Amino acid sequence: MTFDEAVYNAVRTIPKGKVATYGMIALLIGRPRAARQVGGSLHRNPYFGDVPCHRVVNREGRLAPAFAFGGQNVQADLLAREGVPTELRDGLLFVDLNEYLWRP
DNA sequence: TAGATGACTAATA
DNA sequence: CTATTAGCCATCT
Repeated sequence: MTFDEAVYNAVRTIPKGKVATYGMIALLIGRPRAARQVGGSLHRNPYFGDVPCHRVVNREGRLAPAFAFGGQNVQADLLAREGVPTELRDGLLFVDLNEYLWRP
């Protein structure tokens, strides 16, 4: 089990219509302090259609920079299709964590 | 092998 | 309130 595999596995468990934070994923894979590497793994290996990396946001509910997804419009569309509205503020996409944060 | 890097977070100033 | 500093730890150079 590599770090990357653990990350992808955890991200796949995020239910449709919800989002999770990097810190939460790190905790799920047994590396509570490796939130950065969670993002790093997704950055290196974004298997679109397999790992829903658009459901992973930072602690503020802000999504990753647009370039990481090939365009923020793509990302916003993916979330919108799952029933997760995004708020565009100052060029950055935000999700309402109080409503859409995944709570196991 | 060592040092720099970053899709993060929390704690200070 | 915003801005800066400091830990974090798997990759990359």
